[in-house]
Amino acid sequence: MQAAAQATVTPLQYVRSAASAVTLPALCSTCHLKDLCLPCGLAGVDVERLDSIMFSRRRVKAGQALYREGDAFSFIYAVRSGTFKSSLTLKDGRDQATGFHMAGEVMGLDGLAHGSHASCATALEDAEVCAIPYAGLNQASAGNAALQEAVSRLMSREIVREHGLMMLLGSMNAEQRLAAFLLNISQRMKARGYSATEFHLRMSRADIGSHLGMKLETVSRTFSAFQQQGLLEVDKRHIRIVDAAALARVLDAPAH
Amino acid sequence: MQAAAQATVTPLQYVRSAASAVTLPALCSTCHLKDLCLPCGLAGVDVERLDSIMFSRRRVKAGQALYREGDAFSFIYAVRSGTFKSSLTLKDGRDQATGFHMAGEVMGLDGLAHGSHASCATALEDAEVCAIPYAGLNQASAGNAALQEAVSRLMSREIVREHGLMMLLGSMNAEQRLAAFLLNISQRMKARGYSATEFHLRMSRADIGSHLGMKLETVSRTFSAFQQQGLLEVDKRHIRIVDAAALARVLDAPAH
DNA sequence: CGTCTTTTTGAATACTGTCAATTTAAGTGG
DNA sequence: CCACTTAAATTGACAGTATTCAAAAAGACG
Repeated sequence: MQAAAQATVTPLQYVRSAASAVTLPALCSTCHLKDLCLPCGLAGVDVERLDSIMFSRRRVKAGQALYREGDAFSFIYAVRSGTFKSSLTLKDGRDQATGFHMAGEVMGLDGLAHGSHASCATALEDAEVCAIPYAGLNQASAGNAALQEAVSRLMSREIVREHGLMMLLGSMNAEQRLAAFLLNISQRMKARGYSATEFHLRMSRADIGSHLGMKLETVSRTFSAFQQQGLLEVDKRHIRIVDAAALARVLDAPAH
Repeated sequence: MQAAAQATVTPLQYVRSAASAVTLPALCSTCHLKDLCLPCGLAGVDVERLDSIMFSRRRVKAGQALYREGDAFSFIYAVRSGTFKSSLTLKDGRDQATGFHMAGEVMGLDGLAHGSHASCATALEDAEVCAIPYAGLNQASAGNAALQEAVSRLMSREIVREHGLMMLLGSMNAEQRLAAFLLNISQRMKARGYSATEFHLRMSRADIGSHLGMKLETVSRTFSAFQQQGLLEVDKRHIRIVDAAALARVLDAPAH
Protein backbone atom coordinates (compact mmCIF):
# COMPACT_ATOMS: atom_id res chain seq x y z
CA MET A 1 0.00 0.00 0.00
CA GLN A 2 1.28 3.39 -0.53
CA ALA A 3 0.76 7.05 -0.61
CA ALA A 4 -2.48 8.77 -1.13
CA ALA A 5 -5.48 7.58 -2.99
CA GLN A 6 -6.20 6.55 -6.54
CA ALA A 7 -3.98 4.69 -8.86
CA THR A 8 -4.14 1.97 -6.30
CA VAL A 9 -7.88 2.26 -6.31
CA THR A 10 -10.18 1.46 -9.17
CA PRO A 11 -8.33 3.42 -11.82
CA LEU A 12 -11.15 3.71 -14.20
CA GLN A 13 -13.54 5.79 -12.26
CA TYR A 14 -11.80 9.14 -12.68
CA VAL A 15 -15.17 10.54 -13.48
CA ARG A 16 -14.83 13.86 -15.17
CA SER A 17 -18.18 14.66 -13.71
CA ALA A 18 -19.63 17.46 -11.66
CA ALA A 19 -17.22 19.97 -10.25
CA SER A 20 -15.82 20.48 -6.85
CA ALA A 21 -17.25 22.92 -4.34
CA VAL A 22 -18.92 21.16 -1.50
CA THR A 23 -19.19 22.99 1.77
CA LEU A 24 -18.63 20.51 4.50
CA PRO A 25 -17.58 21.94 7.81
CA ALA A 26 -14.04 21.07 8.83
CA LEU A 27 -12.41 21.45 12.21
CA CYS A 28 -8.69 21.74 12.81
CA SER A 29 -8.87 20.50 16.36
CA THR A 30 -10.13 17.08 15.35
CA CYS A 31 -8.14 16.76 12.15
CA HIS A 32 -5.61 13.96 11.96
CA LEU A 33 -3.29 16.25 9.98
CA LYS A 34 -3.09 18.95 12.60
CA ASP A 35 0.54 18.27 13.45
CA LEU A 36 1.65 18.69 9.87
CA CYS A 37 -0.65 21.45 8.79
CA LEU A 38 -1.40 25.05 9.66
CA PRO A 39 -2.06 24.34 13.36
CA CYS A 40 1.38 22.81 13.72
CA GLY A 41 2.99 24.03 16.91
CA LEU A 42 -0.12 25.68 18.26
CA ALA A 43 -1.54 24.90 21.68
CA GLY A 44 -4.99 23.37 22.01
CA VAL A 45 -6.70 26.63 22.83
CA ASP A 46 -5.23 28.34 19.81
CA VAL A 47 -6.25 25.50 17.54
CA GLU A 48 -9.81 25.89 18.73
CA ARG A 49 -9.58 29.47 17.67
CA LEU A 50 -8.96 28.16 14.18
CA ASP A 51 -12.15 26.15 14.38
CA SER A 52 -14.09 29.37 14.53
CA ILE A 53 -13.16 30.16 10.94
CA MET A 54 -15.58 28.77 8.46
CA PHE A 55 -13.53 26.34 6.44
CA SER A 56 -15.04 24.50 3.59
CA ARG A 57 -13.80 21.31 2.11
CA ARG A 58 -13.50 21.14 -1.59
CA ARG A 59 -12.98 18.16 -3.86
CA VAL A 60 -10.77 18.51 -6.89
CA LYS A 61 -10.65 15.90 -9.61
CA ALA A 62 -7.38 14.72 -11.08
CA GLY A 63 -6.21 17.20 -13.67
CA GLN A 64 -8.45 20.02 -12.49
CA ALA A 65 -7.12 23.36 -11.33
CA LEU A 66 -7.85 24.53 -7.81
CA TYR A 67 -6.90 28.06 -8.82
CA ARG A 68 -5.09 29.63 -11.72
CA GLU A 69 -2.69 32.49 -12.21
CA GLY A 70 -4.59 35.73 -11.98
CA ASP A 71 -7.51 34.33 -10.01
CA ALA A 72 -8.63 36.61 -7.23
CA PHE A 73 -7.01 35.72 -3.94
CA SER A 74 -9.40 35.02 -1.12
CA PHE A 75 -8.48 31.59 0.17
CA ILE A 76 -5.43 29.67 1.11
CA TYR A 77 -5.72 25.92 0.78
CA ALA A 78 -4.57 23.06 2.95
CA VAL A 79 -4.30 19.68 1.28
CA ARG A 80 -6.40 17.04 3.01
CA SER A 81 -5.72 14.25 0.56
CA GLY A 82 -4.21 13.83 -2.86
CA THR A 83 -1.28 15.64 -4.42
CA PHE A 84 -1.08 19.02 -6.13
CA LYS A 85 1.32 20.69 -8.47
CA SER A 86 1.95 24.44 -8.27
CA SER A 87 3.15 25.92 -11.51
CA LEU A 88 3.92 29.10 -13.36
CA THR A 89 3.21 29.62 -17.03
CA LEU A 90 6.19 30.70 -19.10
CA LYS A 91 6.04 33.17 -21.93
CA ASP A 92 6.16 30.45 -24.51
CA GLY A 93 3.25 28.59 -22.98
CA ARG A 94 5.19 25.83 -21.25
CA ASP A 95 4.94 25.74 -17.51
CA GLN A 96 7.34 25.31 -14.69
CA ALA A 97 6.39 23.46 -11.52
CA THR A 98 7.31 25.47 -8.44
CA GLY A 99 6.34 22.70 -6.08
CA PHE A 100 4.35 19.57 -5.32
CA HIS A 101 2.07 19.50 -2.31
CA MET A 102 1.01 16.59 -0.16
CA ALA A 103 -1.44 16.17 2.70
CA GLY A 104 -1.10 18.85 5.36
CA GLU A 105 0.75 21.30 3.17
CA VAL A 106 -0.60 24.77 2.54
CA MET A 107 -0.88 26.36 -0.90
CA GLY A 108 -1.75 29.78 -2.22
CA LEU A 109 0.25 32.10 0.00
CA ASP A 110 1.70 33.79 -3.05
CA GLY A 111 -1.66 35.34 -3.78
CA LEU A 112 -1.47 37.81 -0.96
CA ALA A 113 1.29 39.84 -2.59
CA HIS A 114 -0.89 41.41 -5.24
CA GLY A 115 -4.34 40.16 -4.38
CA SER A 116 -4.38 37.55 -7.10
CA HIS A 117 -2.72 34.19 -7.39
CA ALA A 118 0.70 34.26 -8.97
CA SER A 119 0.72 30.55 -9.68
CA CYS A 120 -1.64 27.80 -10.63
CA ALA A 121 -2.47 24.73 -8.54
CA THR A 122 -3.49 21.52 -10.28
CA ALA A 123 -4.54 18.22 -8.74
CA LEU A 124 -2.35 15.32 -9.87
CA GLU A 125 -4.95 12.84 -8.58
CA ASP A 126 -8.39 13.16 -7.08
CA ALA A 127 -7.91 15.35 -4.06
CA GLU A 128 -9.55 17.24 -1.28
CA VAL A 129 -8.57 20.54 0.31
CA CYS A 130 -9.62 22.84 3.10
CA ALA A 131 -10.38 26.26 1.68
CA ILE A 132 -9.46 28.75 4.38
CA PRO A 133 -10.81 32.24 3.84
CA TYR A 134 -7.87 34.57 4.24
CA ALA A 135 -9.99 37.38 5.63
CA GLY A 136 -11.31 35.09 8.32
CA LEU A 137 -7.87 33.86 9.14
CA ASN A 138 -6.68 37.41 9.50
CA GLN A 139 -9.52 38.26 11.76
CA ALA A 140 -8.96 35.23 13.94
CA SER A 141 -5.28 35.98 14.24
CA ALA A 142 -5.76 39.66 14.98
CA GLY A 143 -6.37 38.99 18.62
CA ASN A 144 -4.14 35.95 18.86
CA ALA A 145 -0.41 36.36 18.65
CA ALA A 146 0.30 32.62 18.46
CA LEU A 147 -2.00 32.15 15.53
CA GLN A 148 -0.65 35.17 13.74
CA GLU A 149 2.84 33.87 14.21
CA ALA A 150 1.83 30.46 12.87
CA VAL A 151 0.65 32.06 9.65
CA SER A 152 3.78 34.16 9.33
CA ARG A 153 5.95 31.16 9.99
CA LEU A 154 4.13 29.31 7.26
CA MET A 155 5.06 32.02 4.78
CA SER A 156 8.61 32.16 6.00
CA ARG A 157 8.91 28.41 5.55
CA GLU A 158 7.74 28.81 2.00
CA ILE A 159 10.54 31.32 1.46
CA VAL A 160 13.08 28.92 2.91
CA ARG A 161 11.72 26.07 0.83
CA GLU A 162 12.17 28.14 -2.29
CA HIS A 163 15.70 29.02 -1.22
CA GLY A 164 16.46 25.34 -1.28
CA LEU A 165 15.00 24.99 -4.71
CA MET A 166 16.99 27.94 -6.01
CA MET A 167 20.11 26.27 -4.68
CA LEU A 168 19.14 23.12 -6.49
CA LEU A 169 18.44 24.89 -9.76
CA GLY A 170 21.47 27.11 -9.56
CA SER A 171 24.17 24.77 -8.49
CA MET A 172 23.37 21.11 -8.99
CA ASN A 173 23.76 18.76 -11.91
CA ALA A 174 21.06 16.40 -13.13
CA GLU A 175 21.91 13.54 -10.76
CA GLN A 176 22.05 15.80 -7.76
CA ARG A 177 18.75 17.41 -8.64
CA LEU A 178 16.95 14.12 -8.93
CA ALA A 179 18.59 12.74 -5.81
CA ALA A 180 17.57 15.80 -3.82
CA PHE A 181 14.06 15.53 -5.17
CA LEU A 182 13.68 11.88 -4.26
CA LEU A 183 15.12 12.34 -0.79
CA ASN A 184 12.73 15.20 -0.22
CA ILE A 185 9.73 13.15 -1.30
CA SER A 186 10.97 10.25 0.79
CA GLN A 187 11.17 12.37 3.88
CA ARG A 188 7.73 13.86 3.38
CA MET A 189 6.24 10.41 2.84
CA LYS A 190 7.82 9.25 6.05
CA ALA A 191 6.46 12.24 7.94
CA ARG A 192 3.02 11.15 6.80
CA GLY A 193 3.42 7.61 7.99
CA TYR A 194 4.20 6.02 4.64
CA SER A 195 7.29 4.13 3.71
CA ALA A 196 10.33 6.31 3.18
CA THR A 197 11.90 3.82 0.82
CA GLU A 198 9.09 2.77 -1.44
CA PHE A 199 6.47 5.02 -2.95
CA HIS A 200 4.49 5.94 -5.99
CA LEU A 201 5.22 9.23 -7.70
CA ARG A 202 2.12 11.18 -8.56
CA MET A 203 3.72 13.28 -11.27
CA SER A 204 4.98 12.54 -14.78
CA ARG A 205 8.57 12.70 -15.92
CA ALA A 206 7.69 15.95 -17.64
CA ASP A 207 6.39 17.40 -14.37
CA ILE A 208 9.52 16.36 -12.53
CA GLY A 209 11.64 17.86 -15.27
CA SER A 210 9.78 21.13 -15.25
CA HIS A 211 10.26 21.27 -11.49
CA LEU A 212 13.96 20.45 -11.54
CA GLY A 213 14.86 22.49 -14.59
CA MET A 214 15.67 19.61 -16.88
CA LYS A 215 14.05 17.88 -19.84
CA LEU A 216 11.91 14.81 -19.35
CA GLU A 217 14.40 12.69 -21.30
CA THR A 218 17.11 13.68 -18.88
CA VAL A 219 14.90 12.78 -15.93
CA SER A 220 14.28 9.38 -17.44
CA ARG A 221 17.95 8.80 -18.18
CA THR A 222 18.91 9.80 -14.66
CA PHE A 223 16.40 7.38 -13.18
CA SER A 224 17.94 4.67 -15.34
CA ALA A 225 21.43 5.64 -14.24
CA PHE A 226 20.47 5.46 -10.56
CA GLN A 227 18.93 2.08 -11.13
CA GLN A 228 22.06 0.85 -12.84
CA GLN A 229 24.18 2.16 -9.99
CA GLY A 230 22.06 0.17 -7.58
CA LEU A 231 20.61 3.19 -5.83
CA LEU A 232 17.03 2.72 -6.91
CA GLU A 233 14.58 0.28 -8.34
CA VAL A 234 12.40 2.09 -10.79
CA ASP A 235 9.27 0.86 -12.48
CA LYS A 236 7.62 3.80 -14.13
CA ARG A 237 6.30 5.82 -11.21
CA HIS A 238 6.98 3.19 -8.59
CA ILE A 239 10.22 3.95 -6.81
CA ARG A 240 12.12 1.89 -4.30
CA ILE A 241 15.14 3.46 -2.70
CA VAL A 242 17.69 0.68 -2.38
CA ASP A 243 20.63 2.63 -1.05
CA ALA A 244 19.51 5.83 0.63
CA ALA A 245 22.97 6.61 1.98
CA ALA A 246 24.52 6.47 -1.46
CA LEU A 247 21.70 8.61 -2.81
CA ALA A 248 22.47 11.19 -0.15
CA ARG A 249 26.15 11.01 -1.02
CA VAL A 250 25.36 12.08 -4.57
CA LEU A 251 24.63 15.49 -3.10
CA ASP A 252 28.05 15.76 -1.51
CA ALA A 253 29.86 15.23 -4.76
CA PRO A 254 32.29 17.99 -5.75
CA ALA A 255 29.42 19.45 -7.75
CA HIS A 256 28.67 20.44 -11.25
CA MET B 1 41.99 40.86 2.53
CA GLN B 2 39.30 39.21 0.64
CA ALA B 3 36.39 39.42 -1.55
CA ALA B 4 34.15 42.38 -1.47
CA ALA B 5 35.33 44.93 1.02
CA GLN B 6 36.62 48.37 0.34
CA ALA B 7 37.04 48.75 -3.32
CA THR B 8 34.77 51.71 -3.31
CA VAL B 9 35.88 53.36 -0.13
CA THR B 10 39.22 54.37 1.25
CA PRO B 11 40.60 50.94 0.85
CA LEU B 12 42.95 50.74 3.70
CA GLN B 13 40.75 51.70 6.50
CA TYR B 14 38.61 48.62 6.47
CA VAL B 15 38.93 49.00 10.14
CA ARG B 16 38.02 45.85 11.86
CA SER B 17 37.23 48.19 14.66
CA ALA B 18 34.22 48.63 16.72
CA ALA B 19 31.37 47.05 14.91
CA SER B 20 28.37 48.67 13.51
CA ALA B 21 25.59 49.01 16.04
CA VAL B 22 24.72 52.60 16.56
CA THR B 23 21.32 53.31 17.94
CA LEU B 24 20.01 56.36 16.22
CA PRO B 25 16.29 56.71 16.30
CA ALA B 26 14.64 56.35 12.92
CA LEU B 27 11.11 57.23 11.95
CA CYS B 28 9.20 55.75 9.07
CA SER B 29 6.83 58.67 8.77
CA THR B 30 9.59 61.09 7.84
CA CYS B 31 11.68 58.70 5.82
CA HIS B 32 12.15 59.48 2.14
CA LEU B 33 12.01 55.76 1.36
CA LYS B 34 8.59 55.19 2.85
CA ASP B 35 6.89 54.58 -0.47
CA LEU B 36 9.30 51.82 -1.38
CA CYS B 37 9.82 50.25 1.97
CA LEU B 38 7.82 48.49 4.64
CA PRO B 39 5.28 51.31 5.06
CA CYS B 40 4.41 51.12 1.38
CA GLY B 41 0.67 51.28 0.92
CA LEU B 42 -0.07 52.23 4.49
CA ALA B 43 -2.09 55.28 5.47
CA GLY B 44 -0.48 58.05 7.50
CA VAL B 45 -1.96 56.91 10.78
CA ASP B 46 -0.69 53.41 10.32
CA VAL B 47 2.78 54.61 9.44
CA GLU B 48 2.88 56.54 12.69
CA ARG B 49 2.13 53.29 14.41
CA LEU B 50 5.38 52.02 12.95
CA ASP B 51 7.21 54.96 14.48
CA SER B 52 6.38 53.58 17.90
CA ILE B 53 8.70 50.66 17.32
CA MET B 54 12.22 51.34 18.42
CA PHE B 55 14.20 51.06 15.24
CA SER B 56 17.91 51.45 15.30
CA ARG B 57 20.08 52.38 12.39
CA ARG B 58 23.13 50.31 11.83
CA ARG B 59 26.12 50.94 9.60
CA VAL B 60 27.72 48.07 7.76
CA LYS B 61 31.08 48.36 6.04
CA ALA B 62 31.64 46.96 2.59
CA GLY B 63 32.29 43.26 2.82
CA GLN B 64 30.89 42.88 6.30
CA ALA B 65 28.01 40.58 7.11
CA LEU B 66 24.84 42.01 8.58
CA TYR B 67 23.82 38.53 9.67
CA ARG B 68 24.92 35.01 8.86
CA GLU B 69 23.24 31.68 8.42
CA GLY B 70 22.32 30.33 11.80
CA ASP B 71 22.33 33.67 13.58
CA ALA B 72 19.43 34.06 15.95
CA PHE B 73 16.51 35.82 14.34
CA SER B 74 15.31 38.91 16.12
CA PHE B 75 15.40 41.67 13.54
CA ILE B 76 14.36 42.23 10.01
CA TYR B 77 16.34 44.84 8.15
CA ALA B 78 15.37 47.59 5.76
CA VAL B 79 18.11 48.95 3.55
CA ARG B 80 18.57 52.70 3.94
CA SER B 81 21.57 53.05 1.68
CA GLY B 82 24.06 50.81 -0.04
CA THR B 83 23.55 47.39 -1.56
CA PHE B 84 23.43 43.95 0.02
CA LYS B 85 23.80 40.43 -1.20
CA SER B 86 21.81 37.60 0.35
CA SER B 87 23.42 34.23 -0.04
CA LEU B 88 23.31 30.60 0.96
CA THR B 89 26.38 28.51 1.60
CA LEU B 90 26.59 25.32 -0.41
CA LYS B 91 27.91 22.05 0.93
CA ASP B 92 31.20 22.50 -0.87
CA GLY B 93 31.75 25.93 0.61
CA ARG B 94 30.82 28.01 -2.42
CA ASP B 95 27.88 30.27 -2.03
CA GLN B 96 24.85 31.11 -4.07
CA ALA B 97 23.35 34.58 -4.09
CA THR B 98 19.62 34.45 -3.54
CA GLY B 99 19.18 38.16 -4.10
CA PHE B 100 20.60 41.66 -4.14
CA HIS B 101 18.94 44.34 -2.08
CA MET B 102 18.78 48.06 -2.67
CA ALA B 103 17.45 51.01 -0.66
CA GLY B 104 13.96 50.42 0.68
CA GLU B 105 14.08 46.66 0.37
CA VAL B 106 13.59 44.43 3.38
CA MET B 107 15.84 41.51 4.27
CA GLY B 108 15.78 38.73 6.79
CA LEU B 109 12.23 37.43 6.56
CA ASP B 110 13.53 33.91 6.09
CA GLY B 111 14.63 33.86 9.70
CA LEU B 112 11.15 33.59 11.08
CA ALA B 113 10.67 30.04 9.81
CA HIS B 114 12.97 28.40 12.32
CA GLY B 115 14.02 31.23 14.55
CA SER B 116 17.42 31.61 12.96
CA HIS B 117 18.52 33.14 9.70
CA ALA B 118 18.59 30.74 6.78
CA SER B 119 20.76 32.99 4.67
CA CYS B 120 23.57 35.44 5.05
CA ALA B 121 23.45 39.15 4.18
CA THR B 122 26.64 40.91 3.13
CA ALA B 123 27.16 44.57 2.28
CA LEU B 124 28.56 45.08 -1.22
CA GLU B 125 29.48 48.65 -0.34
CA ASP B 126 29.32 50.74 2.80
CA ALA B 127 25.70 50.64 3.81
CA GLU B 128 23.16 51.54 6.39
CA VAL B 129 20.07 49.66 7.50
CA CYS B 130 17.12 50.01 9.84
CA ALA B 131 17.10 47.12 12.27
CA ILE B 132 13.47 46.44 13.05
CA PRO B 133 12.89 44.24 16.08
CA TYR B 134 10.51 41.53 14.96
CA ALA B 135 8.91 41.22 18.36
CA GLY B 136 8.12 44.91 18.37
CA LEU B 137 6.75 44.74 14.87
CA ASN B 138 4.51 41.88 15.87
CA GLN B 139 3.26 43.77 18.86
CA ALA B 140 2.57 46.88 16.85
CA SER B 141 0.70 44.91 14.22
CA ALA B 142 -1.33 42.91 16.73
CA GLY B 143 -3.87 45.66 17.08
CA ASN B 144 -3.55 46.99 13.57
CA ALA B 145 -4.86 44.97 10.67
CA ALA B 146 -3.37 47.23 8.01
CA LEU B 147 0.10 46.94 9.46
CA GLN B 148 -0.20 43.22 9.89
CA GLU B 149 -1.25 42.90 6.31
CA ALA B 150 1.68 45.02 5.17
CA VAL B 151 4.08 42.61 6.82
CA SER B 152 2.35 39.58 5.38
CA ARG B 153 2.33 41.16 1.96
CA LEU B 154 6.04 41.76 2.27
CA MET B 155 6.59 38.06 2.83
CA SER B 156 4.27 37.11 0.04
CA ARG B 157 6.16 39.41 -2.30
CA GLU B 158 9.34 37.66 -1.35
CA ILE B 159 7.72 34.37 -2.32
CA VAL B 160 6.66 35.80 -5.66
CA ARG B 161 10.09 37.27 -6.25
CA GLU B 162 11.62 33.86 -5.69
CA HIS B 163 9.12 32.32 -8.06
CA GLY B 164 10.48 34.57 -10.74
CA LEU B 165 13.99 33.53 -9.95
CA MET B 166 13.10 29.88 -10.05
CA MET B 167 11.61 30.44 -13.46
CA LEU B 168 14.82 32.10 -14.54
CA LEU B 169 17.01 29.33 -13.18
CA GLY B 170 14.82 26.56 -14.45
CA SER B 171 13.98 27.65 -17.93
CA MET B 172 16.26 30.34 -19.32
CA ASN B 173 19.56 30.22 -21.15
CA ALA B 174 22.53 32.41 -20.29
CA GLU B 175 21.49 35.40 -22.43
CA GLN B 176 17.98 35.36 -21.07
CA ARG B 177 19.20 35.17 -17.50
CA LEU B 178 21.50 38.12 -17.86
CA ALA B 179 18.91 40.14 -19.77
CA ALA B 180 16.30 39.47 -17.09
CA PHE B 181 18.79 40.42 -14.41
CA LEU B 182 19.73 43.70 -16.07
CA LEU B 183 16.15 44.68 -16.78
CA ASN B 184 15.30 43.98 -13.16
CA ILE B 185 18.13 46.14 -11.89
CA SER B 186 17.21 48.82 -14.38
CA GLN B 187 13.65 48.93 -13.17
CA ARG B 188 14.65 49.08 -9.53
CA MET B 189 17.11 51.87 -10.23
CA LYS B 190 14.38 53.79 -11.97
CA ALA B 191 12.00 53.30 -9.05
CA ARG B 192 14.64 54.92 -6.87
CA GLY B 193 15.04 57.94 -9.08
CA TYR B 194 18.21 56.86 -10.83
CA SER B 195 18.71 56.37 -14.53
CA ALA B 196 17.13 53.21 -15.86
CA THR B 197 19.63 53.02 -18.70
CA GLU B 198 22.96 53.73 -17.10
CA PHE B 199 24.18 52.42 -13.79
CA HIS B 200 27.00 50.94 -11.83
CA LEU B 201 26.74 47.34 -10.74
CA ARG B 202 27.69 46.81 -7.15
CA MET B 203 28.48 43.13 -7.49
CA SER B 204 31.27 41.19 -9.18
CA ARG B 205 30.86 38.87 -12.16
CA ALA B 206 31.21 35.99 -9.75
CA ASP B 207 28.33 37.33 -7.64
CA ILE B 208 26.15 37.74 -10.70
CA GLY B 209 27.04 34.25 -11.80
CA SER B 210 26.26 32.73 -8.44
CA HIS B 211 22.93 34.49 -8.53
CA LEU B 212 22.02 33.45 -12.05
CA GLY B 213 23.34 29.93 -11.87
CA MET B 214 26.19 30.39 -14.30
CA LYS B 215 29.96 30.67 -14.14
CA LEU B 216 31.65 34.05 -14.03
CA GLU B 217 33.26 33.42 -17.40
CA THR B 218 29.87 32.88 -18.95
CA VAL B 219 28.61 36.10 -17.39
CA SER B 220 31.54 37.95 -18.86
CA ARG B 221 31.08 36.38 -22.27
CA THR B 222 27.40 37.21 -22.27
CA PHE B 223 28.11 40.84 -21.44
CA SER B 224 30.51 40.92 -24.35
CA ALA B 225 27.96 39.32 -26.64
CA PHE B 226 25.32 41.89 -25.69
CA GLN B 227 27.81 44.64 -26.32
CA GLN B 228 28.65 43.25 -29.71
CA GLN B 229 24.96 42.96 -30.57
CA GLY B 230 24.58 46.63 -29.74
CA LEU B 231 22.32 46.08 -26.75
CA LEU B 232 24.70 47.35 -24.10
CA GLU B 233 27.81 49.36 -23.52
CA VAL B 234 29.85 47.65 -20.85
CA ASP B 235 32.89 48.93 -19.03
CA LYS B 236 33.58 46.63 -16.15
CA ARG B 237 30.74 47.37 -13.77
CA HIS B 238 29.46 50.40 -15.61
CA ILE B 239 26.51 49.45 -17.75
CA ARG B 240 24.64 51.48 -20.31
CA ILE B 241 21.56 49.94 -21.83
CA VAL B 242 21.59 51.00 -25.45
CA ASP B 243 18.59 49.07 -26.74
CA ALA B 244 16.22 48.20 -23.92
CA ALA B 245 13.54 46.92 -26.27
CA ALA B 246 15.90 44.44 -27.87
CA LEU B 247 17.10 43.38 -24.44
CA ALA B 248 13.51 42.68 -23.47
CA ARG B 249 13.00 40.75 -26.68
CA VAL B 250 15.77 38.36 -25.67
CA LEU B 251 13.34 37.05 -23.09
CA ASP B 252 10.69 36.29 -25.68
CA ALA B 253 12.96 34.06 -27.68
CA PRO B 254 11.71 30.50 -28.24
CA ALA B 255 13.72 29.53 -25.18
CA HIS B 256 16.50 27.27 -24.20
C1' DC C 1 -7.75 -4.49 -30.71
C1' DG C 2 -6.21 0.08 -32.18
C1' DT C 3 -5.12 4.81 -30.41
C1' DC C 4 -2.94 7.86 -27.41
C1' DT C 5 0.11 8.98 -23.72
C1' DT C 6 4.04 8.10 -21.07
C1' DT C 7 8.52 6.38 -20.70
C1' DT C 8 12.81 4.72 -22.34
C1' DT C 9 16.80 4.77 -25.25
C1' DG C 10 20.01 6.22 -29.05
C1' DA C 11 22.75 9.48 -31.80
C1' DA C 12 24.12 14.07 -32.83
C1' DT C 13 24.28 18.86 -31.52
C1' DA C 14 24.74 22.89 -28.73
C1' DC C 15 25.55 25.33 -24.76
C1' DT C 16 27.95 26.11 -20.78
C1' DG C 17 31.77 24.78 -17.92
C1' DT C 18 36.74 24.03 -17.30
C1' DC C 19 41.39 25.27 -17.69
C1' DA C 20 44.59 28.60 -18.84
C1' DA C 21 46.55 32.89 -20.26
C1' DT C 22 46.24 37.88 -20.64
C1' DT C 23 44.78 42.52 -19.50
C1' DT C 24 43.53 46.07 -16.50
C1' DA C 25 43.12 48.41 -12.28
C1' DA C 26 44.34 49.16 -7.84
C1' DG C 27 47.03 48.46 -3.60
C1' DT C 28 51.81 47.77 -1.45
C1' DG C 29 56.25 48.87 -0.38
C1' DG C 30 60.93 50.11 -1.51
C1' DC D 1 57.56 57.50 -8.27
C1' DC D 2 58.09 52.98 -9.89
C1' DA D 3 58.40 47.92 -9.54
C1' DC D 4 55.62 44.24 -7.35
C1' DT D 5 51.34 41.88 -5.87
C1' DT D 6 46.75 40.93 -5.95
C1' DA D 7 42.01 40.83 -7.61
C1' DA D 8 38.61 41.38 -11.29
C1' DA D 9 37.43 40.82 -15.87
C1' DT D 10 38.13 39.24 -20.57
C1' DT D 11 39.11 35.88 -24.01
C1' DG D 12 40.44 31.41 -26.24
C1' DA D 13 40.50 26.40 -26.80
C1' DC D 14 38.63 22.25 -25.45
C1' DA D 15 35.70 19.07 -22.82
C1' DG D 16 31.48 17.50 -20.89
C1' DT D 17 26.72 17.56 -19.77
C1' DA D 18 22.23 18.19 -21.03
C1' DT D 19 19.17 19.12 -25.02
C1' DT D 20 17.22 17.98 -29.36
C1' DC D 21 15.45 14.96 -32.63
C1' DA D 22 13.90 10.50 -33.48
C1' DA D 23 12.20 5.97 -32.76
C1' DA D 24 10.63 2.18 -30.13
C1' DA D 25 8.36 0.03 -26.10
C1' DA D 26 4.79 -0.22 -22.65
C1' DG D 27 0.62 0.80 -20.65
C1' DA D 28 -3.88 2.97 -20.35
C1' DC D 29 -8.14 3.82 -22.58
C1' DG D 30 -12.14 3.32 -25.33
